[in-house]
Amino acid sequence: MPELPEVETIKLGLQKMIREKKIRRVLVRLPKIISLGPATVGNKSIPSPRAVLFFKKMLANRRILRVERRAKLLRINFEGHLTLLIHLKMTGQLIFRKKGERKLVKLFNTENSKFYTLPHKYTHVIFEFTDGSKLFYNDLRQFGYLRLVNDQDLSKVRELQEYGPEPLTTQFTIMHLMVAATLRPRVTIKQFLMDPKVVAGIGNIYSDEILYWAKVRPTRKVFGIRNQELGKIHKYIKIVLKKALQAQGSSVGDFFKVDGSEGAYHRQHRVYGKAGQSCKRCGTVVLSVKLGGRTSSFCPKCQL
DNA sequence: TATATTGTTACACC
DNA sequence: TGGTGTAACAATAT
Repeated sequence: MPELPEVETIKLGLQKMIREKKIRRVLVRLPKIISLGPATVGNKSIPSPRAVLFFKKMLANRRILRVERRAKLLRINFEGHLTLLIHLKMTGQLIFRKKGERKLVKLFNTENSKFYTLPHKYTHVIFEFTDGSKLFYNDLRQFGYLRLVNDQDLSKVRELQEYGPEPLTTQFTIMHLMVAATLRPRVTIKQFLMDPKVVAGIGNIYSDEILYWAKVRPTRKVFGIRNQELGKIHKYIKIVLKKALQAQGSSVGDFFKVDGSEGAYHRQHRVYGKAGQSCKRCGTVVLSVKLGGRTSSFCPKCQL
C-alpha cells in the first residue's frame, strides 16, 4: 500500500541507485502490466506483441536521467525525451539488485511470510542495466502499471492533469482544502482526504493517522467540519507525511524500500491497523468502521 | 472455504 | 452536468 511517503522513499532510492545507468534490455513477463502513450492510463487491455517489442526496443540502450514523483506516480525520465510512468497501486514493488548480489525478498511484511529469490512468480518486468545490475517490478495483485510516454505527451496523461496539489509544497494551503470542501460537502472526511483530486498521495494509512492527530472522526461529513478543524487537518497532513518520510515509509502489508529493507513509520502508527487495541493517548479501545468499502480506524474518545 | 484487503477507474444513478 | 456510491480489478492472508 504505497502512499506518498513510500513512493517518495522509492523515488529517492531509485535516484540513488539507477540514475545515469543505461538499460541493456527489458524483460516483460506479464504484458498487461505495460502500455504505450498517454491515453487512459490504468486501462488494462493487453498490449499486442508488437507493442511489447516496441516498449522493449524503445528502452534498450537508453540512459536514465532522473526519477521524479507526482502523487503516487513515479516518473523515470530517460534521455531522448522519453518518460516511463510507474504506478504501484496496491502491491507493486521495485527492488534493485547489484550485479552478483544475492537478495531474498518478501511479498508481505508479516512474520510468517516467506522469502523469495528474484525473479519470483510475481516479478512481471525486469530491467537489466549495462553494468549487470537489475531492477525488478513485482506485483502480486497486478493492479500497477508501467506506461511509456513521449515527454511531449506527458501533459495529456489524465492522472497528471487531475491530481490535486502536492501536500508537502506551499501550493497546498488551508484555503485549497476549504474550497475543495465546498465542492464535495457530502462525502466523509476520510473519503475526502483519500481523493487524489483533493490532495495528492494520501491513502488509507495516512488518512487514518492524520485524522487521529487532528482529533476528527473519519465518519463525519465534510460539510460538518469546522474551519478550525480543517486547519488542524491541514497541519497534520504536513506533519504526519513529513514524519513518515523521515522514517522512510510504513512497511505494513507489502511496502519495502528498493534495497528490500523495511521502512519504520508503522512503529509510530496510532490507529491504522490498531482496531481492538487501546489508544496510546487515552487507553480507549480503537474502533474500525467501513467507509466507501474501506476500513477506517479511530479512537472514539480522542476523535470527535 | 469465506471474507477482508486496497488505489484508482468505470459506470450507474439521480 | 456532475456529485455520489459502488463494482471491478487480483490473489493473497487469515
